[in-house]
Amino acid sequence: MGNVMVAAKARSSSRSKEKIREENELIILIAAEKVFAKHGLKGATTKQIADMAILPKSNIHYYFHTKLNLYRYVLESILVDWMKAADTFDTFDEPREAIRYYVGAKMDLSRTRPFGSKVWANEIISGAPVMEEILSSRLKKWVDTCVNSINTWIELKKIVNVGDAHTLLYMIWATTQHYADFEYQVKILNNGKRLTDAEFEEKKQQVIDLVLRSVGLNP
Amino acid sequence: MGNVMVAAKARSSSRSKEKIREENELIILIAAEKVFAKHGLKGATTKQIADMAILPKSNIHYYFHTKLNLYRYVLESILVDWMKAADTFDTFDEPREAIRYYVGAKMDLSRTRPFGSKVWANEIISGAPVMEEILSSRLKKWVDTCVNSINTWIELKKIVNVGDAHTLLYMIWATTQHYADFEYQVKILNNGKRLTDAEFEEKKQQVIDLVLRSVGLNP
DNA sequence: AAAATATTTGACCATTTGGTCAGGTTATAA
DNA sequence: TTATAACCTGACCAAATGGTCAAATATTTT
Repeated sequence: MGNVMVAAKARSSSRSKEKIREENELIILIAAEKVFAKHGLKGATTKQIADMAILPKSNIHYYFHTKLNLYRYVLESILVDWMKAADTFDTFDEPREAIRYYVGAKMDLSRTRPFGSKVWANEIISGAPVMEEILSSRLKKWVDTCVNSINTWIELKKIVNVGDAHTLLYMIWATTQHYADFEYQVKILNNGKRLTDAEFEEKKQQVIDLVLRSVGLNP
Repeated sequence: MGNVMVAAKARSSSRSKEKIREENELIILIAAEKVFAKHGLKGATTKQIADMAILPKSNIHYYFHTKLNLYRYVLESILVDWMKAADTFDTFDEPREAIRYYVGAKMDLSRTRPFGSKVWANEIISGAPVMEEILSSRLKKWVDTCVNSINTWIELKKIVNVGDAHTLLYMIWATTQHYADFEYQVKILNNGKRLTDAEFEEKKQQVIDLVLRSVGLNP
């Protein structure tokens, strides 16, 4: 028993201030992502976030000061992940491969980080009051390059002329994010059972094939 | 001046109790749909709804008793509209026409009733706590018939084998509803300008064509 | 016309909520 | 070892919120 105490003490002592901050911020961010996903910015309470993080409420305020501030951090963190996945769009010359990888990556993100997607969806649905600036600067810029890629493919007759490249992009976003944002509906319509990993891989392939055919490519 | 008073009095007197109830309930439902769309069930306040309806808060409680009850009515009302539009799916034998009309109808609903779509999205994102029963009964049943139609088309080689019919259905839902749920993002990425009616018709055609090609049909 | 029924609304209340703060503990620098 | 800075948290508070209610007004029925 004394050993346990000593070990606990030692472990506790070895946590540097830096590590403590790092760990707690992460714990809070993960908890906040879940709570914001379920209740939105206004609906989420700092108490819920604190309970989810198994920390006293004051601790949340100590690290992030205000709820709005914490919300911003959550959204920023999601955007970083999304942008990373989005890079694959440029790394392939052939639209078949580019689309295959991009859609695949977006599906994977919907599977691995569904709460982030939901927070984002919530933010946009409620009028993007917090992210408007970032949308019209960072995201707009990225979308423009994406649109350029697609238009080049169209000019080179590598894919069908879809009219406005945005329409294709939105279809990809909407379809892939559906599996995160509407996962409860998907679950209910799958006889109440969450998709297994194997099932999800199937759907991913099907989505990829749908998108490829939609631009005139044979999967 | 006396005439105006008399006219006002007469008009006021002529409103029957029945009409009063009908009108006020509609006013409140429309206001509530907007507020719930922006803030979700928990985030929306009865005060906001009252202000949007230009009525005292007590009046909202008089007609709908609780906020949750009002929320239920809003969701029910949306589902009715959606089901109506969805009927077109069965009225055509040829998939080309069926898909064309269904996707078109869903796009039109996204344009004409974006707030309803947002409330629905919010409800699903937050785990469908209120609509779960209706989802697993009414919606499930409708989806099953839809899936049957699609599978028949596949068996008859009228469309490509998409694997799971749900995947196609979800793509249609997600893509069409994107123009309602994510309209602020669409606006921002359209250089801050909301899509005009003409532009929206263009996008609608493009979406229809994308979906048709995705199942191997030439638009 | 008067009784009965339905609508309207300001005042009110218990509860919840975001946020503060003082006083304590723990780690680190001197 | 001691001083300093960072971390921790229970207690607290002002504001907001969902909902109630009684009294006033308007319509309908008898």
